[in-house]
Amino acid sequence: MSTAPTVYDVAERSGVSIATVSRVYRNPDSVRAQTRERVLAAARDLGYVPSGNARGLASRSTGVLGLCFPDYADPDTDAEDDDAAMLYSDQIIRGMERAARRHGYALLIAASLKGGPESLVAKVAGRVDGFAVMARTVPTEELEGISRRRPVVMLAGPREDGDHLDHLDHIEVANFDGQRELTRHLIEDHGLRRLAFVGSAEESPDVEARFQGFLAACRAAGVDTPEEPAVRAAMMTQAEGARAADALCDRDGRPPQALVCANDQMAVGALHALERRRLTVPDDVAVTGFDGIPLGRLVRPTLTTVRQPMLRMGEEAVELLVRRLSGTPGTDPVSLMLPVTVARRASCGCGPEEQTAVAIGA
Amino acid sequence: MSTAPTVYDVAERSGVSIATVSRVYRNPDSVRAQTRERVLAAARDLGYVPSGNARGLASRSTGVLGLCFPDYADPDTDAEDDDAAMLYSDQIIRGMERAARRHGYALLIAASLKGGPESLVAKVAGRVDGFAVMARTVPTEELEGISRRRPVVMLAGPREDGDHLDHLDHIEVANFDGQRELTRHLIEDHGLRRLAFVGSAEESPDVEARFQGFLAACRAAGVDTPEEPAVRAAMMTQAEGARAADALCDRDGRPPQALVCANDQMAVGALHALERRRLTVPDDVAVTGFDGIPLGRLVRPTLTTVRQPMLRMGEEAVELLVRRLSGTPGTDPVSLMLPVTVARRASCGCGPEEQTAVAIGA
DNA sequence: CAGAGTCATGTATGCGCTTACAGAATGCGC
DNA sequence: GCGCATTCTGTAAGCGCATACATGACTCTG
Repeated sequence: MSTAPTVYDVAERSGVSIATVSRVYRNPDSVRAQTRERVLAAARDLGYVPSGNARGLASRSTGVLGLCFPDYADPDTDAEDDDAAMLYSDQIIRGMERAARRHGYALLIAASLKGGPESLVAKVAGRVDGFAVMARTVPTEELEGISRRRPVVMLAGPREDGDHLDHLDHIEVANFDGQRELTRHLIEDHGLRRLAFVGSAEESPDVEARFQGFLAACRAAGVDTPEEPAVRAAMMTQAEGARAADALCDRDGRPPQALVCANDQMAVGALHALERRRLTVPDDVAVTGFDGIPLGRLVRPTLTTVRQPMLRMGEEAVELLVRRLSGTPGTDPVSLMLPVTVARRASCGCGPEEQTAVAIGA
Repeated sequence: MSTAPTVYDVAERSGVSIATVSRVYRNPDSVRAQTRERVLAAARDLGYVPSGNARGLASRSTGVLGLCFPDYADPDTDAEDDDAAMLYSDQIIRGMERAARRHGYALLIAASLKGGPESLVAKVAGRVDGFAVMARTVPTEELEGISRRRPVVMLAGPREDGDHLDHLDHIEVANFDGQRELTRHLIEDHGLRRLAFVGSAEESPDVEARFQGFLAACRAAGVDTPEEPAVRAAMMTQAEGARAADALCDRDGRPPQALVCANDQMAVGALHALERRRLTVPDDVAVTGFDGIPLGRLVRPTLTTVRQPMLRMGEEAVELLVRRLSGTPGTDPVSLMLPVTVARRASCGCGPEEQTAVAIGA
């Protein structure tokens, strides 16, 4: 690799000044065609590539947007669960990459594994013009400081952290509305009344919002429900979903009429557990998920769920960042709520084919 | 956002020199604890984040690795096919991100849509210490120039481009060996002799290698086969796979005994087409794929295929780059061949459960 | 208590590029 | 051929940080 050639090398080789070399790249039309060709030829000969760092330094902008996301890679998670969990991030990455590209930005991604040693934000924040952070990968406090200096948008998080309402831009999905509508459907359209919500042990504002939506629908329909999820799974995986289903079946001697799972992974796990117990879905027990992962369409019975627009979330994040970057700085924090769709499929009793996809929220 | 604070601001506010501020971040132990705290406090107050650009410029390294990949997003592709195609890139991205993180790097990703206007490589190359390129996203010529100055590794590509053997590092998978072994299995273990290979219309060295492996197995077994794929699908999608299967069934009045598809997508499409024709797989026609996408385990019959280690490919790419970055510069180009596994499932006649997974290739 | 040795901090320079500004070259009308 | 408007190109000053080197404050030894 030796030491890479610089503008100086190219300038010398083509007999011009470094300013002209720079102009050839920044603003080709401002250089006489003949000169330009000489410069480009020299650059080609030398294998010259402009240093993004120097460029960024001089023009105080990087042309890069960032994304911090959690890495769920757990040694004790089986590969399949891991795959599905990552699908979530993958979609956001793809959405962001496409939108970023449209606007001429590249995308820098960095995952934090839980309790990583040094702050990855600092690393990312310093090299990008703005970035998105998936909820709970970075302490809110740290973000607030940074967000004073460059655009930050939080994905899928809550605005309030305890009693403190943060000042970040947010993009979230209609967790509450989606889960409420799905629950309403189970109660009113399928006549189910003994519903059990499978939540998660770890603090998750998304899951909490879903549970509240579940509760709201129950209350609205006069269905009696405890103020707590029936089960809090240790992790939101298929294995834990299966365990939760087993626990619920054993608990009262008979299973509930519906298992309302906080995500698709657990719902699929529940499906398997119920099958092992020779219970039929949806006749004996209805099962629903949340997320809309592809797997949900492939399992039998097909999984009724609430689809999240993850790709769009990534795109919206970029749009928001770009707007912030080009615009009026003093604007108030924005909070975007993306609509979800309830996909009624077989596992709630709606038949093998997808019946209806109702857009909800926002 | 106003203008971001710099070392100078932090230095002034904490009453030290900029060198000390710098040291607090680069080498905390070299600063007295008390001073360090003062500096950090000032930084916190100001919302200071070190500029990655300046840092990179001064230390001539960015701490970032890059990946250029193709974006298959076609308006005329349905979302499902698109999903699966991207899985390929997603896996590589994940593999690279993890390995990069282990080594303290972040990952910069940029997709090229076919015939994008300006060179995305230049954009990426200038901001990273080294990068990987998925085959056919960037002209080889351009890469060779750049690779003189920083490490570049080509993923899944061929070493030769026409008659010109390039000088880049390569990582590929055992396309030839994998397809040969799978074909051998069909011929010898299942006794099939009329095999049709479904390839692709566009130039793809991977598909070509697979076809050659297919041919080699046929020849070795004395099976008579044309020197060309039976079909060249316009795109490697489910829809095209279905179309290919239909074409082959109609062509000679009777279907071949086996459809050997160049990827899983097309194989799944073929499965659907055959089902519509009331042909049973594998009894009437065997079908095989290549890639090992998750969908292959979910379709019925489950798909016999050759699994590619995409995640590992991403990891190996990073390892290779890191080695180049830290090591002896003058080394010859490396070419890594990753082994694949033949997953024998139901669609070739091996029964519903996965029978054996045979590792093939170096 | 002088001199050597440590440790903490400051000074000064350069990383490779962009970009005002100034200066040279070219074209035009007369 | 001259003066002036237009290009085109060069000069020079940073951008924010890392780091070699110099300096100053102490501690320790004899």
